[in-house]
Amino acid sequence: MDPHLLRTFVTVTEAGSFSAAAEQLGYTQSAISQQIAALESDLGLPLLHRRPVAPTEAGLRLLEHAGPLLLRIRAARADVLRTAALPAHRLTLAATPLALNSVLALRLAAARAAQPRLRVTVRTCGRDEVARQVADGRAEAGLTDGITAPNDPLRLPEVGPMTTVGVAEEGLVVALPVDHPLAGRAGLRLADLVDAHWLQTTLCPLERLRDLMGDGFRPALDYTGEDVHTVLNLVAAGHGLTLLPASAGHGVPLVAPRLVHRVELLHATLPPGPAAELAARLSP
Amino acid sequence: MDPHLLRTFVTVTEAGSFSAAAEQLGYTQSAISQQIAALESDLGLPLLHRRPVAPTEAGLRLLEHAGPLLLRIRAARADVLRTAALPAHRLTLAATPLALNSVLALRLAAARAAQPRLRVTVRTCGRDEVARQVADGRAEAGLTDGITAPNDPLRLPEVGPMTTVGVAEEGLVVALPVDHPLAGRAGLRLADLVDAHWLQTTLCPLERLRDLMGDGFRPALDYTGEDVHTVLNLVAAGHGLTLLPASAGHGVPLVAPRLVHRVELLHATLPPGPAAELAARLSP
DNA sequence: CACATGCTATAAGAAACACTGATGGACCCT
DNA sequence: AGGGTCCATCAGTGTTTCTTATAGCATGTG
Repeated sequence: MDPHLLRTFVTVTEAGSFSAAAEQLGYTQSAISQQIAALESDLGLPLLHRRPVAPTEAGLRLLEHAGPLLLRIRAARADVLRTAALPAHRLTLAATPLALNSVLALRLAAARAAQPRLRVTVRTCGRDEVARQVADGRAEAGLTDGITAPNDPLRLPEVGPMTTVGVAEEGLVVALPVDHPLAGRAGLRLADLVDAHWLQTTLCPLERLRDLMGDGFRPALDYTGEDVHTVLNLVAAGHGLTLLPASAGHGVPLVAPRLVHRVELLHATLPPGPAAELAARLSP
Repeated sequence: MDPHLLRTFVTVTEAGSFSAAAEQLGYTQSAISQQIAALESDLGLPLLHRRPVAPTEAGLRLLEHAGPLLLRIRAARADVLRTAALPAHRLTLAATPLALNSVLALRLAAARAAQPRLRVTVRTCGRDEVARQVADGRAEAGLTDGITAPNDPLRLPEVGPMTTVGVAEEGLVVALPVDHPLAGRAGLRLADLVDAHWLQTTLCPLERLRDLMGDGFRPALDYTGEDVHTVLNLVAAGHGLTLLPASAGHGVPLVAPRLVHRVELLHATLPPGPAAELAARLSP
C-alpha cells in the first residue's frame, strides 16, 4: 500500500489506460504495468480489468480510500513544514461564496487595518476545496458556511487535524419569487413547505432538510454551481425555493425549526503568526 | 512521507531510542538511523532531538498525523480485502459496554436464531477502539453509544468510509446515591445540576455537558475505565453524579434538555454476507 | 583520570528493488 | 490478412535500502 503505487493506480483509472497514465506520470508503460502488478500482488486481488481498463469491485473500494489517503499525506507534510515557516506577511484566505458576509468582511477589514503590512489574498471555492486548501497549506485559513441548528458545529469533511471556530451565525430566509403567494408572510415554517418546489443546491441540500423533517423536499431543479447571484435569479424565475442567510437576499424569515446559517473559520494548529492574529480577530 | 518511514518514526518515539525501536521492528540500529535521516531530509527538518531521543516541534506535528494516517492505510487494506472474503460463518461484533443493552441483545438473539450456523463473537472495548476494529477488519460490525439530542447522530472518530445506522435510543437518568436529597424527584433538569459534583467518565464527558449548558459541571472525580458496574458503585458511594441510559441503572429521569442515549451500528460498506444480515436485523 | 558502557552517525559492501528498453501476444479496426 | 494499440513479461541496469563494522560522543565508575 505504498502511496506511490496508490497514486499510479488512481492515475490509471482516471486516464483509462496504462500507457496514458505512463505518459502523464513520466514513466514507461512497463513501469506502470509493474506497479499495478505489485499493488495487486500485495493485496492478493486483481484491482483492474484490462482491455478495457476499468476498476474491479476491489479496485473501486480502493479508489474510495486512495483519494482521501493521498490528501491526508499531503496535509501532514504541509502541516509539518508549517512549523518551520517564517512568519510571512502574506496570507491566503479560502472562503465559500456565502461565508464572507458583510459582518466578516468588516472584521477582515479591521484585522487588515491592525496589520497593515499583511498582504491578504481571498479566494472563493467550494466547501470541500476550502478544507483541502487549508489542510495542504495552499491557504492559511478558510471560511466555510452551512445550515445547522444554533451553536451546532458544521459537518466538515475530515482531511486532518484542524481547528475550527464558529465566527458568525445569522437567521435564514426562505427565498421566494416576489409574486409567490407566501411572499407577504412575516415568517414561514419549514413544515409548511414540505411539498413546495425546491432547488437542490450546495448551500441548501435537500437531503439535510429531509433528515430534519422527514420525507418531501423533492428537488424541482438541481443547481451544481456555487454562484449565489445565479441561484437568486433561478428563485425569482420561479424554479423553486431555497434557504439563504438573511443577509444574502430578500425572503421570508424561517421561524421553525430553529436553524441558522453558520460560518466557521478553519485553520491548521497555528504557529504564532499572521494567520493566528487573523483567526483571533475574525472571531466574535 | 513513506508510511514505512512513518511507522519507524512512531516506533522510535514510543520506544524512546533508536536501538530499542530497531529491536522491536527487527532491523539493525543502523537501518533505523538511516530511515529517520531519510525522513528528516525528505521534509528538510529535524524531527527528533537525540540523546535523549525526543520529538522536536515538527516531530510532534508529524506524530499527530502519523497515527491516523497509518490507521487509515490499514483500514483501506482491510476494506479492499473484504471484497474478496468468502461469506464466512463467523462474525465479530465489537461493542462498547453500554451499547449492547437489553433491547439490542434480544435483537441479536433473534438474528442468531435466524442464522443458526453463524458463530458470533462479541467483544467489549472502548469507543475509539470499536471504530478502529471495524475499520481495519478485526470486527465485522460494531456498536457504539453516546449521549446526544434525539435523532442526532453521534460524533464518531473518523477512520475511513464507514456506514453508521442508529439502532436504538432511550432516555437518560441521573444516577444518584439512594440517600441523595434529589433521589426522590420524579424528574430532574440538567440546569439545576450545574454546580453538583459530577463524575468525569467516557460515557458522560463533562465537556459535552458544558458545551450544552455553559460553564459548570466541574469534575469531582475522574474515571478513566469503561466499567459500568464500577461507575455505579462510585455514584452510590457519593463520589458524584453521572448520566446513564435508563435501562442501565436506577436514577431520576432527566427531563431537560431533551437528551437521549443513542446506540449506532457501524460496519464497512458491506458485501452481502452475514454481517449485512446482522446489520439489517439489529436495526429497529 | 582512564575506561567501560550505552547510545547515534557514518562508511562500505551486499541484497533487493524499481526503473528502461526490447519483445511477444491479445484484441480491434480496416 | 495486416497494421495499430494495448498490456505483460523478460533481461539488464542503476538506485535504494539493508547489514556489518567502526567511529564518535556523552555518561557513569573504579
